[in-house]
Order: sequence, then structure tokens, then C-alpha cells
Amino acid sequence: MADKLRQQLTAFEDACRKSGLRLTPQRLEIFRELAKVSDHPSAETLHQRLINRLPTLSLDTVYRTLGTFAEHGLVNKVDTIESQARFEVAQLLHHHLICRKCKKIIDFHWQFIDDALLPEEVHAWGRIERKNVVAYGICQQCLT
Amino acid sequence: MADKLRQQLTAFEDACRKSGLRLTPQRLEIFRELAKVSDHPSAETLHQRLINRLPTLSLDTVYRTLGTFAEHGLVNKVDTIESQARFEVAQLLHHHLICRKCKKIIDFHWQFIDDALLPEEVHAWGRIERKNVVAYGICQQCLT
DNA sequence: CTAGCTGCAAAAGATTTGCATGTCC
DNA sequence: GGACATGCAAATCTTTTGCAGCTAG
Repeated sequence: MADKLRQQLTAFEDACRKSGLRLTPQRLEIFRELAKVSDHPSAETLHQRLINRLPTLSLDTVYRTLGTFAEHGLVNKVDTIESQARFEVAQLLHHHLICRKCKKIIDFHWQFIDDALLPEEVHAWGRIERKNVVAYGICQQCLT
Repeated sequence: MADKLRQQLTAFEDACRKSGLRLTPQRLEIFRELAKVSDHPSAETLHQRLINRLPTLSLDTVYRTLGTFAEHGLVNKVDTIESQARFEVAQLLHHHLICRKCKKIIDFHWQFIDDALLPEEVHAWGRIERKNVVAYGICQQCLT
């Protein structure tokens, strides 16, 4: 698990150099935090989680940084039904479960879909870069 | 095509009665407009399109109405990467293509997925109500 | 050194809310 | 008649921007 994190961080640093992005403490911490967790935090949430480690970190830097990362494909802005945007470290081949009550987003894997070919009409539309299944429902905790 | 619209409107009126929602001109027009188009408009866009027909319609009524409809499952708030929320009449079994450049959302069908069973781990999570594939890429117009 | 980042504060944009009035059932 | 909806205006929440100082490369 720690290996995966280290690997993600190395890939991140490489990607930054390749894109000409500077490696600042803020960027490193924001990425590291996002790579560490799996709960798809919002900019606001990330900021709160990092403010202890980087006391001067401003919320707008978090927004700007996440925007920059997303532009360079390092993180994904996750689709949600809420008004606040959520983020995750870009990883191909994973899908989302969203509880329409508590709004929690959980990842799941579904190789069947990853391997499936999209219908012909879709290829006529343009160039597909990734596909993601979003399943909506109510999670166990909210059901009881 | 017109038949489909009429059928949707009838279903809508029934659903309203069933949920104890009042049938006001605003609600009817908002739903009708949304059922007529396929471009997943935002509340703002819907308001602009309806202001001719309902000159006193206020933007906040559009927001409130869409929120109410969404609560009752009559429309879906569509996942997007943008800050503005988009809406569509609730229809099962359809999927989305999103162009990461022009942000246009296009529907497509993929029966293969509609028929597929979700992996076991997902069923442990809770009760799934619907699943939707979102494919990201760049559309033809933006590619050229 | 200097282009690119950051923090601050203020602006802009999206959505929600309180309240008085109007209207569907 | 009464509960529910609407319109207006103001508030709130989220995200973006301008600018001056700071810093990684």
C-alpha cells in the first residue's frame, strides 16, 4: 500500500517536470493527501485536512492547484450530483457508487466493462479517452 | 416522437398526483421543455428558454422546481465536470458522452451494459437503483 | 534572474432562503 | 379555506480573479 503511494508520488513528480509544473510544497501535499485517501474530498475538505501541516495554505490555492492538476490529467474532477466538486487522483479503470442519501462516493472495479467495446455510434462521435460507470442507489448504512 | 412527449407528460401528471405535487403552469412548462429537448440544459438555460412563454417565471422557481422534481425522481441532475448543474427527464437505460472541450453532453444507448450484472461487491454495498456510463473524450467538432 | 506560484481580498457565479402574495385542490 | 407554490430580494455557498510579494528552477 505504501508502495503504491510512493509510486504515485514518483509518477506525479515526473508528470510535473514533463508538463513544466513547479513542485511546490503546497502541490506536493495536496497531491499526497489526495493519493492517500479514497473518499473523493472536495477542495474545501482537502484544505481543512491540510491546514495543520501547511498553516498558511489558502483555499484558493487548493482550488487553483486542483484545477491545474485536472488540466494536466493528474487528478479527476469527479462527477457528482451535489454543488461541490470532488476530486480523486487520476486512475484509469475504476467506477463509482454514489449513495443518493449520504452522498458518499465509493470506488469499485468492474473489469467486464473496462474490457467492453463501446457501441459503434460512440466512435462516430469523437475520440473517447476514458469511460466510467456511475451506479446510484442507497448504501447499507442509509438503508437501515 | 410527439407520442413519446405526450406519454411522458401523462406519466408526469400521474407522478405529480401520486406524490402530492401540485400541477402549476410553471411546473408543466418546465417539465415539457425538458422532455422536448435532449441537450441537458442548466436551470439558467431553461429559464431563458421559458421566459417568453412564462414572462414572470423566476429563476429561483426553476431551481426549486428542478430540485423538487429530482427529489421525486422525475428528472435527473446530471453529473458534470462543470460548476453548473444540468438536468434531464428521468429515463432509465441511457448513457452520456461528455466532450471535455466544449462540455456538450450527448446521450447514447448501450444495451450490453444495461443487461450486464454489476459485480458482487457492489451488491454488498447497498441497493442499486440505476447505473449510467459516462464516457469522456473530445467530439468531432472539437477535434478539427 | 524570472516565470510561475501563492496568499490575500474582493468579485463573480450558482444556488438557496425568508417572506408576502397568489393559486391549486 | 388552507396548504402549497411562486416571485422578489437578499443571503449563502462555491469558485474565480487581480494583484503584489515570494520562490523553484
